[in-house]
Amino acid sequence: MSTVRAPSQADAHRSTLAEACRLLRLPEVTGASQVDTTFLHRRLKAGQRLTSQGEPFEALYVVAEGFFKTFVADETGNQLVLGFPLQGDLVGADGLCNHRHASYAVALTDAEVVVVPFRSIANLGRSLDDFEQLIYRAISRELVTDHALRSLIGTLGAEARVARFLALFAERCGKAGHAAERFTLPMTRQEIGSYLGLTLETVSRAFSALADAGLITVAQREIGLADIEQLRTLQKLHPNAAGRSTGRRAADRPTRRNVTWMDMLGAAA
Amino acid sequence: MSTVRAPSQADAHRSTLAEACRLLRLPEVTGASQVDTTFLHRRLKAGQRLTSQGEPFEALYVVAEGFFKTFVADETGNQLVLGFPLQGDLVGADGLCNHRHASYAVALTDAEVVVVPFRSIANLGRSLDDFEQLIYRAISRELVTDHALRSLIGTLGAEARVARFLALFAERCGKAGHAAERFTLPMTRQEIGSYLGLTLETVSRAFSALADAGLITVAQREIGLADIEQLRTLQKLHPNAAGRSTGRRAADRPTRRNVTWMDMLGAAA
DNA sequence: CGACATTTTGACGCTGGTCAATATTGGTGG
DNA sequence: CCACCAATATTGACCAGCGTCAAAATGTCG
Repeated sequence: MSTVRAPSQADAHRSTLAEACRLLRLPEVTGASQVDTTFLHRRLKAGQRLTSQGEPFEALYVVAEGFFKTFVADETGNQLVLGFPLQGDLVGADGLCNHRHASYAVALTDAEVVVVPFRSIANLGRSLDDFEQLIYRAISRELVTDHALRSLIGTLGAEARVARFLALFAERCGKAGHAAERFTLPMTRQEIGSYLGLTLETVSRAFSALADAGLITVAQREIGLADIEQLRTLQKLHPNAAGRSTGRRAADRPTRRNVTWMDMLGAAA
Repeated sequence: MSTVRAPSQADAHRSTLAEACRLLRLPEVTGASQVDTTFLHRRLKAGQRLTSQGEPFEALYVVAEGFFKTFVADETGNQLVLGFPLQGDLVGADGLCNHRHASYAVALTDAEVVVVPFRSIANLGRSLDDFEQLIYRAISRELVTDHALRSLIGTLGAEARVARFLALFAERCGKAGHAAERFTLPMTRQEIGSYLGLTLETVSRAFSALADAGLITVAQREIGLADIEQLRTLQKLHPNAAGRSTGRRAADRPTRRNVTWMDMLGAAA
């Protein structure tokens, strides 16, 4: 189904560097075949922790199978969800900074990861010219997606956030080799809410509203996406519920929000 | 005033690797003195762009002097502020991912940066054992601060966000060698609002409220911090206006928000 | 001094948070 | 197999925090 097929089940407990690159969907490191290093895999059951905030950093992980959530817990114990890594995503990069993990990573389903030990990172960087590039790009990608999420949260209303979340999640599932328009959410409404800056009730209501609008089907955690493109570009969903058109004029698009950008963009370089 | 003194004004247009490390406040690369590479500086006037979203990635930058804002602009032109880099901060790391910058960086004041060309990064990584570690840590630090900000935005109310923002900004100014309890904001209310997920009016009101509470003094962009610790730990500021203590009981701390964490944290590793 | 950007303050309303009750699922043990 | 319980999800009612619109004050620059 996918060209990016992680070694599965009992047969393979190791990955070559080339396999790791494919998993990450990043260009293969030149000369990767000349190095004999392979990476151990680690299997996790649903609920198991992969990293813990504050614990010493030993390795980076690349998700090969299954779903995770990453989160930070503040002093009062409340947790804030940072992301839902799945196949091909990097986990643990925040530990490079102080050699101590800055977040928790927990498996939401049975899962498997490729373990890239701290030691290997240093060694390979020395022997393989552009191995470091690989790591740079992987971490940098984290930054980019983080910023995209902040943009999403800072700009859109609740329903649009949830819609985008579903579209993005489906897309990522697709890249991982699963069906994109029908899947089972591995996380709770609470976790989605935390991730999107909403409460679980609001997430639930958003699901219902999107279902009423005919954009998705919802049965607990079984989700079906009817119109992915619409979900991705949705800005607002006020037209109350289904067909009932309350003469809502389509011409209310002031969209005059936070605009000053001309001045700064116009500044000479 | 600060041991971390960037070469200033007309005398120095270059920095050694060791100087760059000090600027970043990261442990000095071993053998840094054995390499003769130096990094060019670049001077910018207020309003000038350092990077542009979509432009090819050529170099990383370390801020040596002055203040920046980084932001992304979505399809409609609205901009979302990602951060306010100042002395010692890394700029441009999101360009490593696709060799194309993913955000804009604009100088808010006259400024100066150390230029670390893409080429140098690859070369130094090859010749200097733990140069790559330096870059890893610098980028990883971005991730960590980003996550901290999301936690802040996701958890706190408007006044607390602004309070924390001021405390954090003051702390960073302090590390850069400036006064921490009295400074001039280099950015507008609008930009602060975008950064914190608020409107400019709400930011302005928050400033007024904090001033009424006696925690800060505000005169346009001239800010004075009266009680930094209180600003840093503030959760809510309902007690209407000034000193009038309305018998505020310290025991109202339900803070029973989003708690399930025991289950997951209790999971065996 | 006049045009413009930024900031402050007020009034009002909507989105989404809060509290609460009920339904559905899944797991456990009798 | 069914009773029971905990966790999760759904839905409703209420209301407050913050966004929106508007106007005036202050600062900035030519």
